[in-house]
Amino acid sequence: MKSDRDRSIRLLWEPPAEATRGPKAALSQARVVEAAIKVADAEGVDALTMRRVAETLGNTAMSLYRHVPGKSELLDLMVDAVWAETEHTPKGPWRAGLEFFARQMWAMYRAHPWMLQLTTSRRMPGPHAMTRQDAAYAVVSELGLASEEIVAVVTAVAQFVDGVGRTMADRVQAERETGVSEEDWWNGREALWQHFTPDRLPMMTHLWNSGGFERPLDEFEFGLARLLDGLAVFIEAEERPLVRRETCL
Amino acid sequence: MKSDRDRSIRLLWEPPAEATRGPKAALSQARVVEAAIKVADAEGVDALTMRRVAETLGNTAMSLYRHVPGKSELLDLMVDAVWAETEHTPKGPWRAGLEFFARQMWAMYRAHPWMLQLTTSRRMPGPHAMTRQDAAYAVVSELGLASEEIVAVVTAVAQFVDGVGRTMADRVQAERETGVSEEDWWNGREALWQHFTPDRLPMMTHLWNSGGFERPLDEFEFGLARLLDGLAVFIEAEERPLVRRETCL
DNA sequence: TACACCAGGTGTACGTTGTACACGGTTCTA
DNA sequence: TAGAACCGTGTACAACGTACACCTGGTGTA
Repeated sequence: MKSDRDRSIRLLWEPPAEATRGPKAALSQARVVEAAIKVADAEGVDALTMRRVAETLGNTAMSLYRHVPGKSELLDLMVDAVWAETEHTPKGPWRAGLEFFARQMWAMYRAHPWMLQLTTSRRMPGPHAMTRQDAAYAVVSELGLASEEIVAVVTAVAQFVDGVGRTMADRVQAERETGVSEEDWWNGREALWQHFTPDRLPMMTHLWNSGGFERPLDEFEFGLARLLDGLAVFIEAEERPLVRRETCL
Repeated sequence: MKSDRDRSIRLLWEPPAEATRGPKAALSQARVVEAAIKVADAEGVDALTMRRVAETLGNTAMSLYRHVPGKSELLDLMVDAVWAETEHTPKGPWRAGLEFFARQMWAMYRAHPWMLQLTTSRRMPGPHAMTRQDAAYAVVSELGLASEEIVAVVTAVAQFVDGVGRTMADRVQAERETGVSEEDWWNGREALWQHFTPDRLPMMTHLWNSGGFERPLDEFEFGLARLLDGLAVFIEAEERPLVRRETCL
């Protein structure tokens, strides 16, 4: 239990020691992680099984366990490897910097939607993810905000991108599973629309009839602009009320 | 495949027909759903297996299949049942109304964190969830916004609550799994903190030393206030640029 | 140079999951 | 009263992560 976590930390933060004895390794931790990422990219998170990853490498499932303690740790390594892919430091004034940070996260999630579908409960923080987060803090560090406020601002942006990304990722997966695009799916559901009567759902039918769902606004662009506007109001305010977390969770 | 979806829709939108023949049913769809919700509330989403639900009802796993087509559909029913628990219509001017909407969702997610952990990919929309969404649209329908804008505003709020809720839900699950609270966990990780050196993560160490992580701001309250501020800027603006979605997903 | 050691990879096996299928008992309808 | 419709059970299977025992091949030390 305890050593479990410590081992995961070492796994992520310390480079794997290379063996001097034994046969030359065909596999390596990096190769396993790389193969797993490829599988997840191409076939989705459901196809990400140890057997499938091993198969793409031409080995058996158990061979992976020589290079990775278990599936959970493999997921940790995959996530941090993706965070490492784009290691640019946002620059500029706070708003441009946060926007850059958000767009980079967004691009990352679009390239690897499975990242948001892994159970994130107590996922181990890796060095590359932390580095990116550190850079984001730096962007808002010169505004005279209190420490808690700096953390809150960056958290808000990151959480926003996570939220939009997750619905995007779910859509991707749904399309892969069913083979039906989002639009076709909604259109094809007469069985569903017949229940959307004006007396039951007046606004939804009205919005539907006036085309509100046909050409939706870009959720990422819309939400990001609103959020940054709201943060601007906060940052430029004379007084900032602080609401601390009271409940435990 | 096709009938699969149509059947799910009927399942959610049409009340289950009651049988006239056969022995009196000890179980019912409502009882199964209720029991499943109790299991998820008490033991988390991982414990939500067909066998476990049946056990709490004093039956075998297969008995559930008389009342529910499968696990996926059971999840759909659980989610909509929770949406039905609080069926109040938000009132007031747009800002108060949206805030009410957000707080109701937040309360719902706090009571049933598992809702956000279910794979939401193409989860079937149920009548109660739709009714609540319709009410939210109504709140912002009198502001002279275009249809797409109304949809975007409500989506932004709902997505925000989803995002904050999901991280909350992950924390709850992690504490259940490991038996260690979030705070204890971070504090106990010398193995982790030893890697947080000022040269590697200058901002994080600085924020840590100045207490930025000790008493974090309430993520829900902070984010909601910022988002509503940003939406106010948008709603009260003379001109509103529209960025439509261009990419497919 | 001999050999003990150790790491890489394989094959087998187990417990857990959702659920297909066949069966036996129960109650209303024709 | 015969039969149809329905309820719940028991058994079984495929897929999953992974523990374990086992060979194999290369290197450091004797």
